[in-house]
Amino acid sequence: MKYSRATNYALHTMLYILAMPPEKIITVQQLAEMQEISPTYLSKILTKLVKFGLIESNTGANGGYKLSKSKNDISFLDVIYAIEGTTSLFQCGLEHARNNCAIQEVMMDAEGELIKYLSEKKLVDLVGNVNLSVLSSGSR
Amino acid sequence: MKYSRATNYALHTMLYILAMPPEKIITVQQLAEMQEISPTYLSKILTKLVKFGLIESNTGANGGYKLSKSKNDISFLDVIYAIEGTTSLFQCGLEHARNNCAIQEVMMDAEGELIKYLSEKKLVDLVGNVNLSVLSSGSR
DNA sequence: GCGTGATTACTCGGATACAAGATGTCCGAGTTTGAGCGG
DNA sequence: CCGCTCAAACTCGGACATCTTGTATCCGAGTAATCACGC
Repeated sequence: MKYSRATNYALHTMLYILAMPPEKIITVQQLAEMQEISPTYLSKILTKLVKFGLIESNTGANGGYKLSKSKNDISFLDVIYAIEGTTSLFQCGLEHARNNCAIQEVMMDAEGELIKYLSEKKLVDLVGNVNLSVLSSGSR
Repeated sequence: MKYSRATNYALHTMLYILAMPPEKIITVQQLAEMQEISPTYLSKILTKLVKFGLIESNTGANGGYKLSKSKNDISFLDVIYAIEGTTSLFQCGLEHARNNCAIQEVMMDAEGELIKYLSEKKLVDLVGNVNLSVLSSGSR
């Protein structure tokens, strides 16, 4: 039970994208460079974010990624769901004679607390902390 | 990011033990039979619960497991920590120049919400739902 | 200068490789109880 | 009836086997912009 490294990459990536001027397009290479991770792997993660509608992609030369329009209040939960999936953290697969599993219910409620908090936390609130200095040297 | 099946087994097992008369000793075989899982694997799980001080074990003939004395207000969190470990769900391993990772802080707070809820939920409150009919046929 | 084709710089997707963790199984060792047996 | 031995019923721990998932790489395909070239 741990959040995957991919989720961490995704959160940081979204934060970088949010910190940039809107409509500005950035490539996988640049995003990977800032986090010092593999571009090819980050590409897979970005694809998930696109599928979930958090960012948009432009193919071809001068292509890259930018924030999806109509999506500037992205929550932590949005990103986590995009990467980890939306299935619940706990499910009792055991046979329970008549009624539902009481343990399952408690765990669902606990997850509800987590979800509530994460859905209220918006990534944009952290933009002030972002350091984009790696980009300025790039000059495109 | 999911709770392991072992955690589910552990929670159910603890509930069974709590539902029984205090000081009553029950074996791995019986506990495994109730959940229709492998006794040898459940044994590993029970060992973790013992190490964490939630239950006690008696070796030898007529041995088995029983609730640890001075431990009747066991929370969900106790069991989860015993099985999954106590390390936090999220840790940002990336290099952050000056300050700590803001994302990490949010995630820690979110986990705090989860922990708070799970530590307040006591297993004993669910004892009413437990069905011990499988045991009665055993007759020891 | 203007269209056309080739090159370049990107994303996208599938296939693959590798590592780690979860899930089980197997077996041998230790421990306690109780039954059986001999005196 | 007493004490000894031995078998049975347990837990405990390590060593495996297997499966799934996460992490990462590689390559070929598609796409859009730009460059080069011929007219």
